[in-house]
Amino acid sequence: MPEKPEVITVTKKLERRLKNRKITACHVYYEPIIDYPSVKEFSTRIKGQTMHEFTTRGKWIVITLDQDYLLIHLRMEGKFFFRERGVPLEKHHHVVFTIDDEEELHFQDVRKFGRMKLIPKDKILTMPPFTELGLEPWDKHLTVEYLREHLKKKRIPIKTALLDQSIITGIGNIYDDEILFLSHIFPLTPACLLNDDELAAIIRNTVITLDKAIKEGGTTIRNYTSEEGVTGLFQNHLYVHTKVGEPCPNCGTKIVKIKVNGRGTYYCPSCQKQTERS
DNA sequence: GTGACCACCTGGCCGC
DNA sequence: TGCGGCCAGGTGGTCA
Repeated sequence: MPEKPEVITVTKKLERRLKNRKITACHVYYEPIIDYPSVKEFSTRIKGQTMHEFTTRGKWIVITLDQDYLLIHLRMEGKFFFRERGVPLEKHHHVVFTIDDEEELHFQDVRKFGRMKLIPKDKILTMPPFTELGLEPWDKHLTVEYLREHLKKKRIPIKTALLDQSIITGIGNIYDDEILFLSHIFPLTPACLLNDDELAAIIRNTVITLDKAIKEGGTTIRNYTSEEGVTGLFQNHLYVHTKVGEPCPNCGTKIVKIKVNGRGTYYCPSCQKQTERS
């Protein structure tokens, strides 16, 4: 599932192939993928624009064009494939960009959850998602004070709070479990009850976990690969996520799986002890 | 303002 | 073998 490391991996690969190249046509075959503006305006306006810079903001891929920013969210299973121009459309390929009239970039999304936006440069900071995203995990402003302030009224489990993109952006269900394991925090602990040491541990382990995952090219679980032929390796370094029934790498206790707000959640009952506050 | 729940969506898996 | 039901999960919307 694409979280920040997977998004960065995909973005880098797209940059290698697409930097300074022109989108000469765009065809949308599943309209709900285009979140803003209308499908017609999206296809018309993007045509003829050159792709200059490739960055990420949260789980969004941000491509700087001549007049606009192209924002792409992979959601659950969004992937990109390069194809020769004019090849028949494959199953689940919902958006096709023609590049330099030479080749095509196909966006495939089996579950149709992915979203794209085309936002004028002068509006990017006044429109979602930029107005709704919290700090990046590496932001120097992500401090214990920042977390304490943003969590002080949150009685929701810390597991749920870390998935809230308006606080820290880029963490998904997989890395959430890993971060809490490394921080020795029980996932159901109310976010507002964490002490400063625990908040510091979360910040530290978020950076450690994501840096390591980026180095490994992200995580491949189930059938998700970031791009054709590209498979992340971080799943080989997961401590608890998907490891139900297996021994904890720290203490040997069997990893347990529970549901937290509908999300599959894995933890070690010994290392991440439930306390009275939980 | 906050939190819980649901819909979106399809493929894989499991039990019968 | 085929069918039905459940599960996976990021995000946005609705409701209490």
